Parts: sequence; structure tokens; C-alpha cells
Amino acid sequence: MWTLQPLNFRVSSYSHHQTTVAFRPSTTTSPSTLSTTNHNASIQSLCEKGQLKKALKLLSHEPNPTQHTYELLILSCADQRSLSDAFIVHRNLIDNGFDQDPFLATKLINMYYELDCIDRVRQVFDETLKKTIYVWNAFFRALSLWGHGEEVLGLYRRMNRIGIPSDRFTYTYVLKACVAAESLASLLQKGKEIHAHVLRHGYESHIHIMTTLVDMYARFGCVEDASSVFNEMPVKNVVSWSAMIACYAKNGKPLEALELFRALMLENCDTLPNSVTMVSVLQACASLAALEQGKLIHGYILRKGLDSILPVISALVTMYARCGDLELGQRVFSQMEKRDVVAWNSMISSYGIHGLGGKAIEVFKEMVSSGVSPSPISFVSVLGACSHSGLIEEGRYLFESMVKEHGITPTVEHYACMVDLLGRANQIDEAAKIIQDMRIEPGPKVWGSLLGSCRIHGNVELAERASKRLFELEPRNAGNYVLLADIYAEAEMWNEVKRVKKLVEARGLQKVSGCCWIEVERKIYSLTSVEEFNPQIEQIHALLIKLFMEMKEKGYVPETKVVLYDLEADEKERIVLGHSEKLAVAFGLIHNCKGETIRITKNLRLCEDCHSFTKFISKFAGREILVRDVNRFHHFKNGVCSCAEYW
DNA sequence: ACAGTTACGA
Repeated sequence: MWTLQPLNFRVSSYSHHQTTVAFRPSTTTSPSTLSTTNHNASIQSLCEKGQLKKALKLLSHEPNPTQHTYELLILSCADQRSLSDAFIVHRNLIDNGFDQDPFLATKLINMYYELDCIDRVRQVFDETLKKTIYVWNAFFRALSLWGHGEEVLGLYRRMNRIGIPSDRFTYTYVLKACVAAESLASLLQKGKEIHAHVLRHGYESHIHIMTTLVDMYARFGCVEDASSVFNEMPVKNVVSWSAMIACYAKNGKPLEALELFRALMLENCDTLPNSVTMVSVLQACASLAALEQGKLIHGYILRKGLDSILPVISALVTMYARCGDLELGQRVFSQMEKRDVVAWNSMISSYGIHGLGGKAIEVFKEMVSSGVSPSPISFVSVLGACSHSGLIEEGRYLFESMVKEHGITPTVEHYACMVDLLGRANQIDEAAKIIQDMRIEPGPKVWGSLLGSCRIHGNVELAERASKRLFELEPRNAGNYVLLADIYAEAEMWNEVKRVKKLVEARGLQKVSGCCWIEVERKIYSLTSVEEFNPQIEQIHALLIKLFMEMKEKGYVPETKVVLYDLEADEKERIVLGHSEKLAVAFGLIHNCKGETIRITKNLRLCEDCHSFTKFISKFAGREILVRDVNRFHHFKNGVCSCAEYW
């Protein structure tokens, strides 16, 4: 293994000289004394052909390598991803007196960034005395992309203090740094400040900087700010459009994303969507479960020849699966010639959300045997699949192999999967033990998983412990309070229910109300329990009441424990009958009379009563019903659900 | 010479 050696022993300082005098190494030989062997041209052409090893061999025989030779060698090392060769080139460059060349320092920083060698990036930056703006920018780029945003902002302040002017590149990296901060503290304010600097320096129509701003606001979830920057851009290109579409798609505004995509198509100018654009558009279709819309987009992708681009294919697989058509996703996946880890992961998680844990594990194994190494996300996907299918032993085994065979250190996400897996299977004590033994701080996801399990198994005592931590970690997440209130209600602890409700009120939180979507003839309809706008609401209610009566006679028992009020039984029945998924089922029955599968999407987890109601109806009405809740799919057929009660 | 947008999970 290579160890980090000190390169030289000069004290580092931040130079503010902005001179552009070309650098000359101290030991240059004049042209007349050049040795007879000059390999520079050969080394350069070997680098360009990717024959790095041969180039290095020649380098050892070349007494006077030039700056350009080193430049190409450095690029080649990054290209070949060879850290050991990088060290050889770097050493050689120092020995030949180029260690203070700011041009090569810039190249070295970029190379070491590519090679993931953070110590060397710092070392080169620190030891280069004449820090040109290029050197600063390269360092900022590496740190920002590595997520050390705060350090960049600190250095930026220092730069301003010693009077080094920023250029357009500096601004893009510093803006990126605002969202790349390691601490949880939001640097939105800082970002807005820099936004002001940018405007003050007359960059308001600079397409790169403005696009970076759109992206920055998008990542902070400030959709309004992003769109106002976008709208004020005098010139836009595909990248700016893509950034804005991605902003909508990622911030729970899929309809707006599709709308903007339509606007882009209608612009009819020379800006055409590219593969990056299409990925975000597919994401929007996936979150809406807009299958028909997604198929149209797929057609467009085929026509534009974007169907061989890996990210696009992965997004297609996910889109089909999340729209409920697993078979189409499978077909797209099976036709892939080359698969990267992301493509495999999308297929694994597709099986997972459809409750086919066995298939997910199979595909996972196929991936490994085809020579693709699993990523941390592969394990999140496959462990999630195990959890959805109740494959406890398999999940345990995979978790262990992740650490021992694949050398992946578990993250909070992995622990959350394990807690979920064990918790659902009513091995709550073991789940709690996992949390106890964690070597990292269990985040909200982990406590959330535990609380969810307590909900399923009615464990009040542990729920109180989990929620106590959860309320500290994310005091403004209303969902957690609702979960705890659910658990109290189920245990008929009405005073505690009231206490939690008061807490929610006191903190001014709004609980997310249930909402369902259903696509009828390529249009998407939304239904909520406080439905007032649907003109057919009376017809829906009438149908529900009719079904309710008939099903009760056949043995359906309403599950009213989910109601958070201490009311009479019939009153509770009335409330659960109004749940949005039941309205959506009835809406589907009314509109989709050809006997096709009814597809519904829900924004929250399915409640117990709706689950058993839909099971009943699938048999009673002889219809297949597919419901996607926040976590997974439920495929109701002939009185049975594909989730086998794991959800 | 250094730049902006994208996929897989919760």
C-alpha cells in the first residue's frame, strides 16, 4: 500500500499575488544543452493513447520533461484511476522542480479529486505557495463535491479578507458548498448572501451561475426561489430547463415537473430535452404513478434514441415498477445489454416494493455473480425487499455478508432496514438491541422504524422510548406524533391520545391528511377524506354504503381501532368508511367498468381497515386492485393481498 | 486551463 509522504517542507501561506508570470522551474536546462534523448513527444502520445505504463517507463529516461508532458501524464493517471501511478508522476514532477507550478498544481488537485485522495488534495493546495485563482477554484471544487461545504465557505471568507477576487467559477463552487455542508445546519442564508454577491458582480445573466442557483434552491427545497431565478434567466439552455424540472420532480411537485416539460416541448426552439431531462420526467411519472403518461414518455425516448443511456433505462425500470407494471419494468431490464450497479439496484427494489423478496434476492445474487459489486444502496434495496416479504433469516445473512464479504460499513439506512425487518417480525427486543449496539448515532430513520414496529405490535412502552428520542430529533415531523397517538388509541389510552394531540397543536404542526390518486383515461384524479369538489361524491358514498352493508353480511368486520377519537362504534365505522382509499376504490369501480385492474396511489401508509376492506372487495366485486402506499404495493386479488400482512 | 442539470433507497 502507498503511504502519504511529505512532498516538501515549505511553510504554506495564502498568496494574494495575482501576477500571471509564467512559472519556470529552477533547474531548467537551456535548449542547447538538451540531452540527445528527448522523449517528451513520445510520452505525450502514449498518454493520449492510454498507454500510461509505457509512458512512465519512458519518463524515467527523460531528463527534461516539460510542463505539457506532466499535464498529459496527470490526466492519464486520473483517466486510468491509478493512484500508484499518480504518486510516481507526482514524485517525478517534484524531482524535476515543478513542485511550485500553479498550473500543474491545479491539474494535480483535480487528479487527486478523481482518485478520491483527499489528503493529497489538501497537501497540494497547502504547499503551492503561489495560489492562483485556478488553484483556489480547483480546491473549492474538490471540497464541495466531497461535501466539505463549510470548509469552502471558511476559505472563501479568508479569500475575500485578503483581497483575492472571485471569478465566475469561484461562485459556482461556493454556491455548491452551501448545500454540501456536513453539519445539519442549513446554509440557506449563506447561499442567499452569495446570490446577492453574484448579482452585485453583474453575473445575473451568466447561464452557469444562474443554473447553479436554481439547483441550490432546489436542494434546499425552496421551489419558489428556484423558479423565480429560472424565470428571470434571459437565456436558458437544456441544463437550466433540466435543473428546474428536476427541482419540481424532487420536491413533491411532479405535476409541475410534467407541465414544465410540456412547456419546453412547446417552446419549439433549439432547446431540446436530453437524457438528463428525461430522467427527471420519468421520476415525475413514477411519483404520480401515471402509467399511461409514462408510456408516452417512453415512446418519445425511443424516437429520440435516448433508450440506450444507462440512467434513462434505470429510470424506466423504476417508473414502470412504481406505476404498478412490474412486468414492463422487467422487460426493459431484460433487454439491457450492459448493466451497471444502478440498473441492478432499480430491478432489486422494484421486486422489493412488489413484495417479491425472493426474486429480489435472486437478482441480487445474479448481479454479484455477473461481476458487479453491490453498492450500499444495493443492500438498502435488498434488505428492504426482505423486510417487505418477511424474509428475516435471509436479511440477517445479507446484512452480515455486507460487512464481512463486501466490506461495506453499515450506515443509518442499513440499520433502519434491519430494525424494520426484525421489528415487523415481532422480534422487537432484538431490534432494540441492534440500536443499542450501533456504533453510530441512530438517526430519526432508525427510531422511526422502531416506532413503526411498535405500532404494528402494540408495544406502548418501547414506543414511548422511541418517540421521546424522535421528538427530540425531528420535533416538526407530525407523522411521528400521529404514530404515537395511534399506538395509544389502540391501547385505548385516551388521555395519552389527548396529550399527544395537544402537543401537536402547541407546536403548530399540521398532520398530513390522506390522499389518493387514480388515473382514469390518462387523467389523474385525487380524492381526500374531506372530498368536496368531486361532483360524483354522492354516487361514491352511495356505492360505498351499499358495499359496506353487503360485505358486513358476508363477514367483513370494520377495523375501527385506527380512529383516534373515543367514539361510539357506529360513529367510528362512519369515519373509516370515509377514508380516501375507499373513495378511490369506489371511484375506480364506477369509472373502470371493463374489469381492468384498478390502480390507486396513496400518500401515506394504508390503514388496517382499508386493507381488509379492499381484500374483501377484490373478492366481492371480482376485481383486481393495485394500491401503492408510501412504502410498497398491495396487490389485492380474490380476497388476498400480495403483502401477506407485511407492510 | 477550472464550470451548471440526471438514475438506484428511506
